[in-house]
Amino acid sequence: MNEMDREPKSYVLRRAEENGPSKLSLDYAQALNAQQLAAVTAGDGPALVIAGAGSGKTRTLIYRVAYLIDKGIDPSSILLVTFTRKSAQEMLNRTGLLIGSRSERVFGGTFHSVANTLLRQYGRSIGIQPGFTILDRGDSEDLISLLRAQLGLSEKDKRFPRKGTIAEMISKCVNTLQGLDDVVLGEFAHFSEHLEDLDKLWRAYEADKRARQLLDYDDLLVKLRELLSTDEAVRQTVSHRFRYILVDEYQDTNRLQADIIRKLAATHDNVMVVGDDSQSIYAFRGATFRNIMDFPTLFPESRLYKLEENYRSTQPILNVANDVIRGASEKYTKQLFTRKLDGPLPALVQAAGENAQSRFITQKILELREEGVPLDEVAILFRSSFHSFDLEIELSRRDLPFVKRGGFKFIETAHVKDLLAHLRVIENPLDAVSWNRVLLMVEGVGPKKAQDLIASFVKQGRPERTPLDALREVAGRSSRGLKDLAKALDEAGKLAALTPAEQVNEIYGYYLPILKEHYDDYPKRVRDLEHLYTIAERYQTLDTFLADLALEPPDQSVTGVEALDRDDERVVLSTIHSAKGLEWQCVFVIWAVDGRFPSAYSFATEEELEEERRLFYVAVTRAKQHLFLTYPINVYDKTTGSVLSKPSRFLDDVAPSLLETWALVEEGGFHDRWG
DNA sequence: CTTACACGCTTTTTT
DNA sequence: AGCGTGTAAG
Repeated sequence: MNEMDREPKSYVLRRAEENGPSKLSLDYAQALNAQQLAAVTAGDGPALVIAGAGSGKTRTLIYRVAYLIDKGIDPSSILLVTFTRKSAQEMLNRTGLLIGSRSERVFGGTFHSVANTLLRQYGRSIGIQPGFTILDRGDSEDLISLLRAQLGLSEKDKRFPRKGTIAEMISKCVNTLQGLDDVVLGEFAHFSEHLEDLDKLWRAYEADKRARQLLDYDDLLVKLRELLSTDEAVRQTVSHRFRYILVDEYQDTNRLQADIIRKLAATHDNVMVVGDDSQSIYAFRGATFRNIMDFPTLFPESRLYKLEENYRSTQPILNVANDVIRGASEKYTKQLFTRKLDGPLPALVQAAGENAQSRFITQKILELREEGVPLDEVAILFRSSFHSFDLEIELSRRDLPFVKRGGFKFIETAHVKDLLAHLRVIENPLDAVSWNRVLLMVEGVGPKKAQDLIASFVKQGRPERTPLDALREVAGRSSRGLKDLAKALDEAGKLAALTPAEQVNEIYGYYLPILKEHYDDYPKRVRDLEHLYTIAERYQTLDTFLADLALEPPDQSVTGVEALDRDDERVVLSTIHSAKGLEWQCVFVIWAVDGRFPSAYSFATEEELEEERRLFYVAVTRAKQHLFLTYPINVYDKTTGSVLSKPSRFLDDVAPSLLETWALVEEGGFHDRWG
């Protein structure tokens, strides 16, 4: 048959009108189920949407934004707060497909990125300059470490907590609005003898950040809340600017964030929050599903909407999920159901060891590919990043392309941080952490000289002299290292003349010899820096480049990026936390063994165990069609000194008939090979 | 003072 | 494996 004989398929190009038509342009009742429709077309005022896993939560949010715009609401007065900025972008793109280019003017981002924007714009009244620097976790740890040395707290008599632990304690205090004594005595009792010193250190940390215009992640939230609390005018302005506020993943917000929302909505109460109390998995950083439970108290007029139809998973998968979550103590009752009644029974697979588990997964993925399941529809999920190490080796051996989500980030690698530190002292010459890093790289400069130099940079009395001027003076009478540094910073520091990419390039030229000197594997690292250059090319100004990098770090190092170029179809390896909101046809949950999942660290308290349970629930509900739960046995665990062999305790709650149990048998009958 | 290296200790999840 | 600390040589 000739193609030309057929009627051409018609494809409607929508007009991108600035002023919407008076009647609604979309058929909402057609596109949504009754529960979704009710939420989407809700009137003004506070609304709580409880959205079960796979119930079209994102779709509902997208249609809600479209609906508001459709009704004639100015898109720029809509604020969409999401968990990652990628998901905000994705939602707004999809909204654009529904409603046209008007959606581009919706303001979307994470709490942190919204805070970043608002603080740069309005922060002056609480002493925050627009050029402030954002400290990522590593940076704040470095600063803490520096201050600890300055305060002489690293004396060896008794074990003092390490920098990461200290940062964790402080962050916990801030995010849960608790005092240091409560947190230390409650969760770090073994360090209680250092309480006074820790308190001193915390105060020094706060003072130093204030003096140098540094804000860590928590500060972004704290300061925004402070701004909205203390500056009546700003609160009015901002609240009027965002007349409609939508918050995704509300179960993973903390009390600070809830408070910010309360204040942002001060003049109108037009807040719609969406979430699922059963999927709250960020308590370790201060999130509390209480926010969802308490929303009706915070906003007494609020109405409740529930989305209960699951569009993602088959009934057999949902059955397992329901049994797992049934044991949870406190929750909004919701009855998830699906119309996909048939599907394979989820499998519970016992493997004789870690490597047997890896080989099973590899083999099964190859089989699934034969059956027509594309590689990018397969995900392997795990509790902790290191759980996939053995599997990664096995996948590489069998030439199966994969990408890993979660765990270490591109931006956290030493060489990337090194290069960025130079740009940061250009952007914020008061940033002592970055100065320290930059100076330590110079030949002949150690911790002592670096500290002396930094101290001399900020000497009182000559405010007109910048740190860079000071460096130049010192460099004049120093050996080559500091001279080269001063020259490089001078060149790269011509903000007006250079783009961020050119600045990266300038510093790169200076840094390359240092990189080669320090790392034997420098060719790999050089490629990372080239990647950084291509990222920088997307930016007009240095401050936005640096802020974005801190707020939304690219999660792939060069290995991942190359895989992306070579082949689109890749298996996804991900921590469960990073798998939030995503779905795949086939999901493997590995290390479903008691002691790893739930992690032995969480055995201590009921709350932590409950969170692990919800995490398990999140993992299971990512699957559309196939679900494999695998657990290795006879694994010696160093931390607990015990042998892991028992399947995850959460599976005890699952009726045996809901799972198919598999035993792996070695070809040729060598059962005990990995025992 | 800086640098290099050796040793013991602890190891989740992330904006 | 990576961090903090201790030691010893330049």
